[in-house]
Amino acid sequence: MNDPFELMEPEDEPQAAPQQNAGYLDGLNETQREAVAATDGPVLVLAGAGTGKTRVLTTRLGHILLQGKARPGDILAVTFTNKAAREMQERVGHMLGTPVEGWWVGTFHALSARILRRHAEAVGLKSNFVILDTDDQVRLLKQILEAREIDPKRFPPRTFSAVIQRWKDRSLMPDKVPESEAIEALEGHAHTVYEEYQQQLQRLNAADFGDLLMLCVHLFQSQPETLKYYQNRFRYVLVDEYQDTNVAQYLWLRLLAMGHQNICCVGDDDQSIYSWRGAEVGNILRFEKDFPGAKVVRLERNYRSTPHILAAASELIANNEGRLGKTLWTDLDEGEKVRVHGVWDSSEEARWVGDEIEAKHTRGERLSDMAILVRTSAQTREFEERLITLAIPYQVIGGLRFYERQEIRDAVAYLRVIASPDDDLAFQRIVNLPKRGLGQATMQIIHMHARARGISMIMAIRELLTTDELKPRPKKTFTELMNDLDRWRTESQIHTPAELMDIVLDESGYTEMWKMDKSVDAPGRVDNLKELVVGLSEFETLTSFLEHVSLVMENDDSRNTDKVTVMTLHGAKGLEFDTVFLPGWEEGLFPHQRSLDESGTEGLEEERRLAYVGLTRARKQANVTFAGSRRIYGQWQSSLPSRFVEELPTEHIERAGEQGLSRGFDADQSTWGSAGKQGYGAGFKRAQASKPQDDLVFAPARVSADGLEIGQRIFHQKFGYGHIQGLDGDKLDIQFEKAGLKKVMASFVEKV
DNA sequence: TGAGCGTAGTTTTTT
DNA sequence: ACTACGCTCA
Repeated sequence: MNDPFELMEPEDEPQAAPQQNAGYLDGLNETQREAVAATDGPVLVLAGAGTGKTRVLTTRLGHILLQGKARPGDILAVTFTNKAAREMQERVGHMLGTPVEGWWVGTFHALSARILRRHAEAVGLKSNFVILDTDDQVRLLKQILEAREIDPKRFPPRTFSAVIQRWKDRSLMPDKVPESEAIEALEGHAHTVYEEYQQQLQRLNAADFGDLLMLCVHLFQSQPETLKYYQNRFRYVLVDEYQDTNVAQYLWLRLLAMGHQNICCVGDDDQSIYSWRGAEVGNILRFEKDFPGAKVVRLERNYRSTPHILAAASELIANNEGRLGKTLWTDLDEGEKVRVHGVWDSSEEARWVGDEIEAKHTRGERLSDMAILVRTSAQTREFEERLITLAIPYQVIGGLRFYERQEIRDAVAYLRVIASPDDDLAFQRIVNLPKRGLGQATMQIIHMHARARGISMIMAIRELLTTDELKPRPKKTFTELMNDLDRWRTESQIHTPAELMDIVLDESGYTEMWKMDKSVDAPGRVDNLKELVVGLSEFETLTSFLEHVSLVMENDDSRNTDKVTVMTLHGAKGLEFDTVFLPGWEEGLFPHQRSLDESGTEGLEEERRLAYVGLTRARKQANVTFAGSRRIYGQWQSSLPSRFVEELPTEHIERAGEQGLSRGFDADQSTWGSAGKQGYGAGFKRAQASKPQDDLVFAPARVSADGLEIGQRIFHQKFGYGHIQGLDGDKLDIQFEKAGLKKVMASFVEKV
């Protein structure tokens, strides 16, 4: 590419005349309208929880277009997640009645990748560079550590990954890392490894997620002409969730927006919960300094939560210092107070929450309007078990995503090697998968040769195949593998990516490997591979798919059925539910001990913001619970109610279920008093004694009545046909024909 | 190459 | 308590 600008899409034709009747402004309140109308010059929109932020964003973009202030191609809209980007695209399209095309909307990473591909040479890459994910990064680091004989026990690869990422979050290239940090971090190893890591990335023609931002900033700083082009191009810049930006993203934005200065950042300092991954609340605080004369608009009218919930959340967050400060208010009717409920232990907590959900559901409330928001993902298990027992459908959000699963990454690695034979990381992943009998010794020879000649491993193998350095056995294996790869590469020219994947999975023996595997999750993996092939059919080229995999990994597991959502508080940001359950409000768990230990007051304040996020997810009812004892790292430990419980204003809370255990809870001091000891004992007995009874009461008794018996053939929505192997209350062990042995709820199967 | 054993680490997560 | 990983030995 001689002239990188050549590839730019053509400018749009001049737009329609400004619209006189801006009817789309009608539904907005005054401040919202202000945020929409202030199109020119820097604007900071402080949008409290539930104040119609998304609406403002959408309307503002639509307004700029409808008023003819800019063409789509002049607009840059940045988000953190692909989901947010997609929603923005959709909503603006909906508002205008026609899909908006040609504007730059996407995540920081996707937009950076797009820019970098056009100017790759300027940062030492080729335009077809590979984007590495966390897994690849760690593998590469591991190799570097091995070569440098750094003890992985004392200095684990993950630690290096974390340190390097934090440097990249601050846009610090190896030579820019402050002297003191370079000397101190991991006893100096971090910096030297960082240097080599960057060299290796360049050699591999690869960039990790952090590089996308950092190299983009570097590009802008080192090529003023390029920067100028983009500055001119983007007349309007818009950023969502601004409080989550890290330094690199901040620099990126500032550089791009310095041209026209029409930058609008939308965020809420009270919802900043990602400092641990490099986000700087400071960015929001210094906005006015960097953009003098910036207009600041505060969205304070809340349309989501009832006054009690809002008051409780507001008073809680008021305990934080260094806020920009907002006063949320609402017009809604009073509604319920925040319910606070103390229980004996986590299992009683799960039972209480489950029963509440069941009762609401029976009253006709939808499960999809309820959520259990936990502090740590380990907490989800107990709730899952309880919901299964009660036969309440639920979904757990989070955990491994589709493209992060081992079998999917392996399959994708095959495609990567086919698309770019130089992709050593991908090649190493699949070279002996399925097992081809290639040992460490053989691979060592390949490594040495590749390193010595400065070529890729595949090239090294090809060279070595012409010599006698390899033993006959591996030589034969490699010859076959090279033939396979060559053949697949040829086939990739004539087949769609889906067809190619099908061929490769079959001919490589990879699918066969999992079919032969007798572990419990093997059948699921085979299914995932099938699903991958189906997913691939949406893509026309291998390259477009691979870009998708590296940047747009997501869970599309959202079935439209009515389910309770179980997720972490972090995952809940930006969502809302009628009813929210907030379990585990105990010292040590929430605020999390680790947060307090590692970040002190700052950590505590971030935990408090998390509590604020949790409460403000609720439209009608928020239920806070805390347990007197809980198992932590396998040990039963007694716990005190969270200080956040005390911080909730008494006039806006109500103690739910005052009987039993709550007796031990001192309502005034919000602590477990010494008198509680007795309460514990009584409660413990009660909890233990009621357990089996509960199961009898709540477990649907229809199992045997339905005539389900061992051997019965059934159909399951997700797993297909199978036979009942065992009965366990309302849980069935089913040998599925396709998916293998699984435990499922009786209510989810049909007789056939 | 794979089973078996011991040890260390268990907050939050996107791209 | 549980797991995941890395190491050893057959």
